Amino acid sequence: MQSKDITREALTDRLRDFGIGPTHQRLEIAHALFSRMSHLSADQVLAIVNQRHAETSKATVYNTLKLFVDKGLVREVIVDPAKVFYDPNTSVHHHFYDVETGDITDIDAAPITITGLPDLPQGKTSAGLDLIVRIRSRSG
Amino acid sequence: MQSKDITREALTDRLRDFGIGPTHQRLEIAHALFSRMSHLSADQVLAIVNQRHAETSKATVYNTLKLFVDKGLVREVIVDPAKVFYDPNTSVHHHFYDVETGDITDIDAAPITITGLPDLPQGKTSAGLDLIVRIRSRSG
DNA sequence: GGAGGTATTAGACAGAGTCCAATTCTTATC
DNA sequence: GATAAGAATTGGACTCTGTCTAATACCTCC
Repeated sequence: MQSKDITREALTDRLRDFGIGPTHQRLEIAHALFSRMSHLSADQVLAIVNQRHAETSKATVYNTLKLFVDKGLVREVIVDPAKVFYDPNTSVHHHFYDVETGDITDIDAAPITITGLPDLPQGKTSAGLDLIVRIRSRSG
Repeated sequence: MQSKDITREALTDRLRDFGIGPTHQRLEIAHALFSRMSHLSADQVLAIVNQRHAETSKATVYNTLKLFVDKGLVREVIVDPAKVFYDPNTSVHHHFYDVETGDITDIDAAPITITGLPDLPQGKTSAGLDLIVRIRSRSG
């Protein structure tokens, strides 16, 4: 799962495309997310980034993840009552969430059709649509 | 909005129906939710229940809300990264979530059709489907 | 190489939620 | 109505996620 080896150069370009100055720490954090392409929480990112030598502080991880979300580079996934996950896949898609293990799995949005949604309330605009299928083991 | 005046007797019966021993504190907490029929966080419930005289501890509010969820009397709504909301409406429905104000509004599920969802992963069973439409003010 | 802006940092802090051991309530039984 | 056993409640300490702040480090451009 860790085979998607993204070069620093590609990541640097990617950050620049999104209007983010590519610093050392930001590249580390982006690399943690984009080399795995999986859903990570802030503390997981913090642990990954500091695996070899401590080089990035907690505050920077939080600042940077928030910046990435604001700039549209990654997406927040709010399914776990205890913490936020960050998803490097920003294409339209949904999620399975295993309430027992905490696993998050993507669901491709392409084949899914949702009809009958009401109009948005007056003066409001959409900020995203989340569809979460909560699952658990059949026997458990 | 606070007109739905539920008698203590009706609430007591309701708790019993769900296999919950009706204690004083549990009735207070159930009353907070069912007389308002709105989405409340644990700390809101705590504040409401102790408005007149302090009578219910934080631990009890958390214990009781968890018990209510386990027994199916109320439902958790996970939309806010900071805290869980509790919803006394357990019929199938979805939510608007205003990311600016934190307001949660129900969406009736009856007119909504969702097609094209993939099969559940092997050995898993559904524990609920959440559809959340995030909204914000158009000008903001 | 210096000035000014941006990024990073440690550590204190805040808020939601959990845990625990001690106490108080319920309730069933007599 | 008294009592014993189990269930519920409690204060308070604790954990964990996330925020804030003021100081420091780092670019970058002149």
